[in-house]
Amino acid sequence: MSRTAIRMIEMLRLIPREPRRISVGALGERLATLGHPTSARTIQRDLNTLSAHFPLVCDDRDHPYGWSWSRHAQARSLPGMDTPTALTFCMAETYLRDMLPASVVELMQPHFRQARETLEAAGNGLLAWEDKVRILPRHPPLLPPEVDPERMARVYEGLLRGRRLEVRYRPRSGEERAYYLSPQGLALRDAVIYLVASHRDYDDVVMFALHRFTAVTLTDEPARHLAGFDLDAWIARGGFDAHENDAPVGLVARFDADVGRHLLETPLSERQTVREAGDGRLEVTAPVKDTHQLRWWLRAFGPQVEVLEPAHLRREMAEAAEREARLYRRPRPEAG
Amino acid sequence: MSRTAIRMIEMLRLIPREPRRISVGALGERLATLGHPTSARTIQRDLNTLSAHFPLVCDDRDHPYGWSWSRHAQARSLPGMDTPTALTFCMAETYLRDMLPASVVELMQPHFRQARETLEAAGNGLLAWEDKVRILPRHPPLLPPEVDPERMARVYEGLLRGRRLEVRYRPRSGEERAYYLSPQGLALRDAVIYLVASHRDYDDVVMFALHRFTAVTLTDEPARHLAGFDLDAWIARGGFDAHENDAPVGLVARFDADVGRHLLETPLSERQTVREAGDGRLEVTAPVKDTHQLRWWLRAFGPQVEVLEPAHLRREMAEAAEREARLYRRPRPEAG
DNA sequence: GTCGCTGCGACACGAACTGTCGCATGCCGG
DNA sequence: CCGGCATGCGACAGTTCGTGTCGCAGCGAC
Repeated sequence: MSRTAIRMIEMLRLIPREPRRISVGALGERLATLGHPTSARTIQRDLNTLSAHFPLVCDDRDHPYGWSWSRHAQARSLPGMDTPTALTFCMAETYLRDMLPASVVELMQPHFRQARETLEAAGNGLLAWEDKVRILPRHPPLLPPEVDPERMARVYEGLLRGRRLEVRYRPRSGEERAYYLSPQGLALRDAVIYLVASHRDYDDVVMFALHRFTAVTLTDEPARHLAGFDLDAWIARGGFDAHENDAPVGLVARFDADVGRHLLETPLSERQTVREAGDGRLEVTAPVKDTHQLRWWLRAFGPQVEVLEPAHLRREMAEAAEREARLYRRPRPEAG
Repeated sequence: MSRTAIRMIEMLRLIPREPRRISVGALGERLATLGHPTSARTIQRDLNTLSAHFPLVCDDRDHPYGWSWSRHAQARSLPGMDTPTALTFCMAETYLRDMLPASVVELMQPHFRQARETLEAAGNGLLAWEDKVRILPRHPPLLPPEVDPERMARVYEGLLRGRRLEVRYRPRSGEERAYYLSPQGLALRDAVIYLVASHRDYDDVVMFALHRFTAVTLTDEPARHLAGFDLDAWIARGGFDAHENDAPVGLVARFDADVGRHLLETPLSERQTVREAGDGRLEVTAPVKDTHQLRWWLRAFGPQVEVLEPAHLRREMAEAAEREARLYRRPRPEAG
């Protein structure tokens, strides 16, 4: 019963977005495997019917014709999006624009468009949500590097399907070079996406910034599986000079009252405790990982935090402050 | 032609997710306004047909029955999700978990589930994407506060539809109190969501952290529209003690080579220039906004950055460093 | 109880969905 | 240049199945 409607929905999900395309023949095969065997003629008819209701485009420049969703079509999700979800999508978009290259965020664009559409339908058009929502980030917006969407897609495919990649890579300094990579993982830091991969038959693993690839070809060759490789362990060993140290240390630090207060809202850990120190400051105690990020975050408070424990961290912070102060005691260097 | 299939798709989008429900009658009305008038009997039949293919649930505890999508149903988007997009969704989820309260991220969960499903179908199951993607955040993960999803939804509705809210609010310190709020905007900072609103007939605008509402009722009363109110201006005037200053200043700063290098990848501004200073450091010049966040970000580099221009910022940084160094020259206070 | 609403089985009519056939068109190889 | 092959599409006929209507039953409310 109602095979038609279900088949059409399935069909709409099988049709890709515009740069890519699918032929009637291919659709027929995929539908058959999904349990909707039907004749090619019927599929042709269905496509014509659907294109009257959805932004489907048919590229008839060569045979067989290629069907796609319009490049500009927004997503339509089943079930439809409710307004709280739509607002969350819009907030997420704002965040992600600072965190990911534009072409990556672009991939989610059809969903963000759907969210905006939902909001416009919900609110009385005049009061646009855009005037109503603001995000105050902690750091100034850094501009994510530009990543070529085609190449990015091929890198992702290679990683997910376990295929080798033939690439050309231009390091930050030095000559462009060809590599034959077995993808092992993906890592993000500071809006830069890195492919973690091994070259040819070497066992060591290197990282490549996605935006510095100048050519990427996806091969059918299965990628080498490095037996003992573990992305977390690799990062911890310093793959990103991140030197994650999993051992939690007991942080004790005094924050000036005004800045420390936000730690009451967004605690460092579930086991965090805060007490009023005698000197008007807030003393925060929490088990945290002893990482680079911790230092980064603590230093950002400048003189508004004083680390008490652990001793080695207090010493580090003291030295850093001392060196920084010395920096400014010297005469200002001549700007270039 | 093919009215049926289109109507069914429309129907699937009108059915809400499980806590909410829709009756056959209501569906009929909504469908009619969308240009699909049909009899109630047909809708009943359609629902039965669809529930064989989609996770629809029918709550038959009372009449009229209420239809919903299962609480656990993943989203299905038209067109379907391709793997690069799916991977982006998964990365986005990881980011957002640090940025937004759990219950807010929860709203996007059906979409993330769809993304994971897509990835599992794409890769050969064994090599799960979760072992392959890592995100290295700059700051230690702060735990976003818990927000009640119901209250959050009502706050969003009030904001978007311009309705007043009757709320109870428990400030960080002090007594719980009742307010009658006209929502003016939403602001996010540090994983905390703030409603910016005016109370009763007062013209001044106050902020309320979403997670500190203890009760929220959405009324039908239209919200007061504050004539000259502008969220950006309000933030700039110090609504968040953010003191945004729109005037860009010419930042000149020297970064240690290793840390400064990442600015080549993720520049501060499109008009940023970088040159090798004589002393082995990188001198970065860029027009940036003179904000709190800028200071926060610069301080995080500690002694690895020296601000040269503008003069007032150099002075500030110098003073902060000096005060921080003094902090650590004193004997360590006794931890509590 | 009785009225009204709602769900649902049954039924009959007709719309429209489907496979088949045949022709036209375009591409490719000989 | 020509014939074979693949693809798109109009036409047609059979029949499936989608639809409105009707009637009955269960459930609440008054």
